Amino acid sequence: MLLLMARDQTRAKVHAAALLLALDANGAGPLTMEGIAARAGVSKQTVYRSWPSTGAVLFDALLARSADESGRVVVPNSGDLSSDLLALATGMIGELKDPLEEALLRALTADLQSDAVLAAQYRELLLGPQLSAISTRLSEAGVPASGDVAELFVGPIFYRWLLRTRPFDSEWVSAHVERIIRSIGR
Amino acid sequence: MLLLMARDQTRAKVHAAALLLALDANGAGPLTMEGIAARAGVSKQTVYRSWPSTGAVLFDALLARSADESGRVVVPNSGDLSSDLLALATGMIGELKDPLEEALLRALTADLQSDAVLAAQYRELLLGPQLSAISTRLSEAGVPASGDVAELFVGPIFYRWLLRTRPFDSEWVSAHVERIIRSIGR
DNA sequence: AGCTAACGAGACGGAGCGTCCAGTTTGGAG
DNA sequence: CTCCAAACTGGACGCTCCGTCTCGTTAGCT
Repeated sequence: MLLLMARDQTRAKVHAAALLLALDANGAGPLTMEGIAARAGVSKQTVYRSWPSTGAVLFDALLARSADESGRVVVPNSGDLSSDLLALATGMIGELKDPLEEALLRALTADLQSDAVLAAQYRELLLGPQLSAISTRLSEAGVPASGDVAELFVGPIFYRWLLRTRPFDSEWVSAHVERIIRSIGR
Repeated sequence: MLLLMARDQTRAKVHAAALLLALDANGAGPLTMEGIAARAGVSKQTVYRSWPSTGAVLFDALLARSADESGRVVVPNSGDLSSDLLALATGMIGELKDPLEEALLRALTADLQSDAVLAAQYRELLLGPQLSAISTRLSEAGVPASGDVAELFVGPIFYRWLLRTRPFDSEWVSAHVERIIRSIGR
């Protein structure tokens, strides 16, 4: 994936088309390569030249977006763990609530379920860094088993988002952070 | 879904076919209605008569299985919350590790991502009861915000399983339960 | 100006979709 | 036992999307 021969403009067009399609296909039908090509005003061949599947397009689009805005996973470090976790959770949830980001992630998640290779890349390039950034922050605060605590922190957020059990609100977020803090025995 | 006209034998054959296909297609290609029909030795028409999609077949198969074995979500209640949660988590993880159950759930999860109706049914008929059973057990033990704590308990297990970040082992399970207990401020 | 990569247009065989039909089996009620 | 209705078979249908191929055109770089 991610052949660099693709003209930047073409790549951007394909990314945008995939995002828009994911946005208004939300929860309905799945993305198709032909649909992406048509929406991007681009030959099917051009899409296949650079990406093997719709999931790969989405993944690449996601990488391009995060590289644009920040580049790296940033976990706040003010010295106060509690307020840092609150800021982190609020930020994550804010991203998940952004319609475009949400559509992108849901469409990508759908593709991950039937593409083991893509799932592995997703873990290595996105999930892993995110988890280990949180884990590092926790570790610096002297939290034991910081990797597990990072999952305890992220897991329920992911669970709520993916399964849509209930919407996020600010009371829940702060209560969640309080539970995390208590769980580490402070 | 779940038209009762279907002959029991036919229904069983289709369920079995879907399970077997999910089992050895694991992570590779997606299930197809034609594949299920062929594997079940049944006309395509027969499958479409009773289920509108592969996800519906899987969901129905899952319901049939859980109705066979237990019927209801059972959360142990020995009076000792900690050991009950440990038993519960161990049981859940045991199910997730069973190859057939795992293949079924993963295939179903894949379909849920692009079928909003099915996802809603899944939440109402399976996730909801599971969460509220745990929540009730917690509530009886005097835990406040028991619904949120139930998600704190289930979320990381789901996260680990779905994203395959790391395998489950017994040390992690007991540490997880300990963190949950501490998080409720006991 | 000219070379080369990237691209556009469109065709291809194949798989799966979802629906239709006409004929056969099967189970139960009378 | 008979017979009727429901369930099932087998196959065909037009369609969308897949993934690959070819050929001719465009666009960037030197």
